[in-house]
Amino acid sequence: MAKILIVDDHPLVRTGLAQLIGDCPDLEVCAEAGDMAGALKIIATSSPDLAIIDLSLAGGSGLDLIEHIKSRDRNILMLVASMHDETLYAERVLAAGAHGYINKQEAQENIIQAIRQVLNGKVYLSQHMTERLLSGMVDATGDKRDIDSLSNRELQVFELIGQGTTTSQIAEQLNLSVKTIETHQAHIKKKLGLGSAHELNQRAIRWVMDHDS
Amino acid sequence: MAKILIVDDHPLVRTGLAQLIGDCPDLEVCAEAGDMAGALKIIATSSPDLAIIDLSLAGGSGLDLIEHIKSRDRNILMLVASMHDETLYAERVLAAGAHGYINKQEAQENIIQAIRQVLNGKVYLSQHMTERLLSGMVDATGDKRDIDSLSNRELQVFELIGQGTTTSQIAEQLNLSVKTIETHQAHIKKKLGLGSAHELNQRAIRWVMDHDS
DNA sequence: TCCTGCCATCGGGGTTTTCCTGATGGGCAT
DNA sequence: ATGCCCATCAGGAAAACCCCGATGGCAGGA
Repeated sequence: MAKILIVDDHPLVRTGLAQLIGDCPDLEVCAEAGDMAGALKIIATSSPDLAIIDLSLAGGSGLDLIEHIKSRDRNILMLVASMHDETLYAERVLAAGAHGYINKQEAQENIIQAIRQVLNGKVYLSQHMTERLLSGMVDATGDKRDIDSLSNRELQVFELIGQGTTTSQIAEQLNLSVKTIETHQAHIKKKLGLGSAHELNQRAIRWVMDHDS
Repeated sequence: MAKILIVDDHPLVRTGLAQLIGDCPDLEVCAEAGDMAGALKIIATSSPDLAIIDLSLAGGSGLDLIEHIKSRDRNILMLVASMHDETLYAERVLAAGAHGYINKQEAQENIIQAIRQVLNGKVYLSQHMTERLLSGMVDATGDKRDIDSLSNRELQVFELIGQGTTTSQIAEQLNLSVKTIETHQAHIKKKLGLGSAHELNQRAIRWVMDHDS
């Protein structure tokens, strides 16, 4: 009987999850928490096998909580359940020590499947996300796909994209051909595991917001 | 015994709400729906007293659904349950014909209280929001005033852009022509004083990051 | 040394998106 | 009734995107 802790700041979602898990004979909800402090307190006393964690918590992000739990007790498995687009968070979540990422919009069977899969020591991601991560991993010789893997020129282009600069504007600003900028963009997309220019835009804008202001 | 319809695209939330309502002897869940089409179909056959509606539905926004229901059957009460910032939507939602707005983060007692209050013919808003509306002076930060000038449709498109949705994806999701979405984008850019799709992207992403999580 | 890999630069050509200029009809207010 | 905003859509040109390449330089290993 696996003991599960639910961490989510939406009471409704906690209830829904508890109901869903309670219907499985091999799973049991041992506790619920609505914020990071509550979750850590529970973990200190009880010892769940798995924690289901929402990313958007009041009083600290879910990523913080994952890192806290990771540094305190490496035996607790963690599955992130979020309503946000997984392509934005799945990587960070796994890097922080979680064992899976599932969208709350998923059907209930998939959520149960994700829980079981993580309890069995595997990593759970959606089909779409798995393919994306693996395809980006193909030519990465050990290094995680990260901003650090970008070359100087690529990083420069990446930052300009994040500042809202157009492809042609970048070309003009750097005295280069538009074609060259397009090539750089293609390389950046490959290194970061991005699928389209639109995703590249998103990623660059967010990165600049995090590291620039 | 009041009959309640739940409309939410998150199965977990539907389960949570159903559980919560089922515990009240005077309330009863008569049906659930995950999207707008399903909700309208149910309303055509059954006749609930109250519909609890999530704002972020797949295949059309909750605002659309409210207006559809309003134009079809004025006897159905509507309570909006959302996880988004109420200061942005409460007014629009009430204007569209709903009778209340509650945040999903609220404690379960408050949700039940909201349901009962709406069933009694009153309008439910949080204490905080009520004060804001009554005091009249909603301290509009600069960007909020601009955002307020957007029409419902434009705001919907703006949010989707901020979530990283492509123009064609938005068109598909809303069952509209790409041309229509382009026009909405042009209007948004004009109203917000933005020059290019890049800037629109940036602004929308920033806004979503500030107001959505 | 020669080979391999990465980097930075560019092109051709087809597909997709953006952007400008329209139009239509429905509401709503003066 | 006349304007104004809203929501919907089209045509066409310009830009960006994307899949194929290519060249030369430079660094590190077989």
